[in-house]
Amino acid sequence: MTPETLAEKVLSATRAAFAELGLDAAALPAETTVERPRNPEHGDYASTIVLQVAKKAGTDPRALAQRIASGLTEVDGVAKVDIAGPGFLNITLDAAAAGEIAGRIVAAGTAYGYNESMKGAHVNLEFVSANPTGPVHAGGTRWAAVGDALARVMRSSGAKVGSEYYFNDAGAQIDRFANSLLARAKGEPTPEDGYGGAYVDEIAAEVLRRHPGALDAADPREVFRTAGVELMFAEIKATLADFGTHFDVYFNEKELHDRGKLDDAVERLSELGHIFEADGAVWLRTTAFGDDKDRVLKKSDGSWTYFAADCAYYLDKRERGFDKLVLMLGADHHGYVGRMQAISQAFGDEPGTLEILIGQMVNLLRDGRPVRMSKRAGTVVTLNDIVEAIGVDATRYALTRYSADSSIDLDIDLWTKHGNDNPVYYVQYAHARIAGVLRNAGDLGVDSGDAYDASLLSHPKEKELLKALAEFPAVIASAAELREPHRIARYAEDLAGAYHRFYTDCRVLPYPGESISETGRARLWLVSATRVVLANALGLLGVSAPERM
RNA sequence: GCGCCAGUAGCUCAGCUGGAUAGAGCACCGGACUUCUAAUCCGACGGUCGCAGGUUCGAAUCCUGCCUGGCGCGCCA
Repeated sequence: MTPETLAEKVLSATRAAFAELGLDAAALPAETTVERPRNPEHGDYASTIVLQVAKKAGTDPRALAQRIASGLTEVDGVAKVDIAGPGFLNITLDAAAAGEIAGRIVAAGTAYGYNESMKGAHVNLEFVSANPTGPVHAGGTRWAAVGDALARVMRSSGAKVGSEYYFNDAGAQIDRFANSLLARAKGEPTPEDGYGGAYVDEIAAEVLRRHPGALDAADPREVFRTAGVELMFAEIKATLADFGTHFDVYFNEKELHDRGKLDDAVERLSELGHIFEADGAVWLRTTAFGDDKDRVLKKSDGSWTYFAADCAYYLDKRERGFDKLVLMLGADHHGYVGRMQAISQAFGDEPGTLEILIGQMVNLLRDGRPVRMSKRAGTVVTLNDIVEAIGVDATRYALTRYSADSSIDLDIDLWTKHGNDNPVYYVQYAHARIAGVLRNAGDLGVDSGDAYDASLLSHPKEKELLKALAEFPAVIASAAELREPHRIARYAEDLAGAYHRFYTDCRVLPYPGESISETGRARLWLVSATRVVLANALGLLGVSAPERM
């Protein structure tokens, strides 16, 4: 029996109790959940439904609880229902009912955890979107890990997800980048407002290698702009690919300009009555939608602002059929929330159509001291730097195990340690241990068979492990709904702990000279199920599940 | 000044869509390997959940005010 099924039983038993007691069913919620209590004395699962509805229905909680409990006791698979405190329902399952989940998990394999909590949603997920004027830095790395994980989590919840990287290949930053490349190629110092990292020299040299006559071209700056951006972007894409982050679409801002999408968007906004002209510029009245101040779309010199492209891009996403747009920004860009939401509303979309997730800053510590991050200063810490220092798995895990609302002090020394200071090892080790057991089972010629006796999985550590396994689909659903992939990492740690504790107390394989017992066979199923879930959880985070460590 | 985020054990952080005695890892102390990986497990220690009010049967969780720290408030991108 899964927690979801049990929750439905609780609700229907409550409904029946209401009918018997002649209470108003309007007080009942549409759905309910059961919790996994920390204290084993509180049963396998606990429901607080009585506490939630008794007052609303104007009835005595204990009496209501009594009715629900007697109804629940009738349910196949429920061994016992206790009433505790002000009306908690503490439910204990039959070992067989709890244990059958292992077989289901093994049968489902990589599909276990999939749920349909977001079925029907068509979500555009935009993240990283770093300008191609330099390598992906630490902040972008956070989103490369978290955004990618969120995309997987949402897909595992039934959503149709398009992940997208917005490539700002137009505008003043690119001009500065081109100027910097040109200056360095000529052996001149970096311009005042230019980019100064060592990578600029490398790119400039590579442009010269590919276009030997670049400096003598009719418009050298244009050659460096085009070739430089191309090289930079290729490097970014390769870096992200090595990092395991995939984007369905790399969207070029330039394309919006070339296709006249900015004009289209402004015209549309104008028709909707949200455009005005002042001081020789064209404005969007974002204050009508809660923004601090109105925003310029077209400057008095006739050029577009970045914001105008944002409007066009927003409209383009909507026209491509996405009904939910999620945008992941760094905390240093949170000032954009008001104007971005104004775009959404100006186009007439419902609040909530555009969802902006703000991720707090990532600080890098080396030797206990902050490492400066600045593309321009050239002391930039890049995605590649971090990966080189601590590896892809540790980087992805370190960045996804914390809430995006919290800033991260990423201590390179700590995450470099290959010891148990490092949470990713705790989880991976559990998987490697399982792989070892299953390898040994194969070597011993032990077969788990086609079926097992689930009622034999009655040891407390087995029951804890089963409950943890059963939780996985709900964890994915909540991570998707709340846009919080860190829940997957925390869950994986919880599950790994349950396995380690099980492993300490429960022998799986037969001792030398003995043949496998029925309990051993059942445990083999449990172990296989755990491996599936650990692998699936790590997979959602883009972290490998090693066979050996 | 205004806005966003954070403040929970010595440290790093979960928990926050209100529920039972507030959890984990690390650190420190004490235990467990001649049999499936000790990168593990068990125990001990450790908290006025920033402060003050409020809402309620019940608040770390919701509301208000305040304090501290981070980030942001351009016809920059």
